[in-house]
Amino acid sequence: MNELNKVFESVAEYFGMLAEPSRLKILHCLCNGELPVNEVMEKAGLAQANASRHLNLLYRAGVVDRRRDGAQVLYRIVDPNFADLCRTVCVSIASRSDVGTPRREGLLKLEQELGSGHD
Amino acid sequence: MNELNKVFESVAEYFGMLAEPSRLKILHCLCNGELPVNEVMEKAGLAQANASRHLNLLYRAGVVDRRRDGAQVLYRIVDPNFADLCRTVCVSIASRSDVGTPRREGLLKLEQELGSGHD
DNA sequence: CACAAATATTAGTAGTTGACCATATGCGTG
DNA sequence: CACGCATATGGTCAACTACTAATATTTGTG
Repeated sequence: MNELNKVFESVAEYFGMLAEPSRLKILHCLCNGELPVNEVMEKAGLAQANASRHLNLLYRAGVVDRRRDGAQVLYRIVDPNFADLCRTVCVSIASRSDVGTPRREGLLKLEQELGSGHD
Repeated sequence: MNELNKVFESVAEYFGMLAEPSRLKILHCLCNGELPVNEVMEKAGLAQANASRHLNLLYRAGVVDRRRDGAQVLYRIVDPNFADLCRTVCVSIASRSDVGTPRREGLLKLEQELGSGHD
């Protein structure tokens, strides 16, 4: 029965991995296909060390995979549920009454991108 | 365009709300219907202050609603997406190869409960 | 092998957050 | 209004984590 606690911890850990704007930006960048670290840095506006650390975390969590290509390393999303989760959350937040119009539009736009953007 | 950052922050904040075993336990308790704080404390194994704080957080986030009934306050889930999100994550984690069998069974059992347990 | 580019890692720091204890507030009862 | 039960809140501490700068590692090139 203590196993149930472990289950909740696992689920919480997974959500925690997505509870970081930087990592969401990274995953958003990768929705259109695999990218090397330097492009992720640039597109997501992250310092090199941060991008590397976040990507490593996502890799260990099984959300992304990576492969070497010469001097650079290409990352890509492998968790098929990521986009679904984000779209659900976008809609959920957008439906709240205390959300301003520009934010709502941004959320729904992101939802659209995630719906068609990956594979 | 800076609005996109705000969007990611909103989504990250939402995921962060679910990135806590105690809150997942609470929500799991509430899946079968509304409960007063003292029952949530008992079922989730939380101290009174913690239960109250977490419930308040979930309330402000719009995931649960509450109503007074005499001296006690009854909480209930109102975000229709919560169960979906958790089920998706359960399946996602359970499909990983590095997850032990008991954990996997716990995850899939939780997924079942969430699928039929509310409403 | 020396060098440069790309990525990973380490150490230090600041900010965040959850748990705990004590206390305050709200509500029903007498 | 005094009291007890249920819930909320304030203060403090410890644990965690993201960020930065510096350094290490890997790879390609000459």
